[in-house]
Amino acid sequence: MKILLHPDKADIHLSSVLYALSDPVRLSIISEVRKAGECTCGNIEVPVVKSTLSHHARTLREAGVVKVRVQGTQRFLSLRTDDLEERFPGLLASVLDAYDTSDEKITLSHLE
Amino acid sequence: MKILLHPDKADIHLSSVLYALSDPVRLSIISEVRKAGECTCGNIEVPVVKSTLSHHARTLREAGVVKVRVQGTQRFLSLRTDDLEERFPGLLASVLDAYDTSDEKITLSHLE
DNA sequence: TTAATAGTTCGATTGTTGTCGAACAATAGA
DNA sequence: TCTATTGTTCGACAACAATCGAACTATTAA
Repeated sequence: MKILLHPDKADIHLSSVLYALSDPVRLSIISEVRKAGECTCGNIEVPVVKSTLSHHARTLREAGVVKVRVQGTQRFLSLRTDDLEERFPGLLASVLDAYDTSDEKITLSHLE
Repeated sequence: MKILLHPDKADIHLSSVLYALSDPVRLSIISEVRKAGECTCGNIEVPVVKSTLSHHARTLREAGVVKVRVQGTQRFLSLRTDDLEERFPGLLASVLDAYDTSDEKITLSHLE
C-alpha cells in the first residue's frame, strides 16, 4: 500500500494553506468534508472529473489541510482541525464560515 | 489623474482574497501596512523590485484587501479592515496574527 | 480468476503568475 | 522649465496550475 505523505504540524505553512484554500473547488471540498466529518472522494460532489478531484485532494493534503485515511479502495478525507487551530488560530473556522454563508458555493449545476 | 479601481464591498470574493493573501511577498506587505496603519509603496521593505511591488499592490487592491489613496506621486495603502470584517469575520485578523507569529516572514535579508 | 469499484498517475493542453528591466506618466521642487 | 521622485505599464520569460481523458494500481466481491 502506498504511503500518503502528510506534512508534520510544524511544517504546515500559512501561505500554502491559504493557497490551498483559494480555489473554489477546494473550498467546496473542505466544506463538504466539514459537514460530513469524514468523507470519501466519491461522496464529494464537485463539477470536475475524478482525476481532477484527486489532484485537488492531494493539494489539500500536501498543504496540511486534510488528512487522508486509506481503507480498502477508499480514501477518507477529514480536516486537520486541531493542527490548523494550533498553528493558525481561528483561520479555518473563519474561512469555512465565510464560505458557507457566501454566494460563491459551486454545485453540480455548474455542469449544465 | 488615473482612477484606481477598488471592488465594492459586496464584490469582494473569498477565494480571491485567500489567493491574494497566499503569496509571501503580499503577506509581508499587508503585515507592514497593518503595523503602520497606512504606508506608501516606497516605505514597504520587500525583496522585489518596484515594478513587482506595484504588481502585488494591484493584486491586493483588486482583491479588495487594501485601499489605495493617491497623494501627489505617492500611493498610500491601508487595509480594508472594516469591509473584510463584515464580509469574512475574523479572517484578516487570524491571517495577520498567524503571519506575525510565524517564521515565514520575509525580509530584505532574502536578497543576500 | 474474473469483474467491478475507487482512486492515482501520466501526458497534453491551456491559461495564469511572479519576476525583472526598460520605458513611461505624473507630481513636486528648484 | 528642468530634474528628481514615485509609482505604473509593457514585454518577455520561466514556472506553475487546473483541467481532461486514458492508462494504471489496488482492493473487494462474485
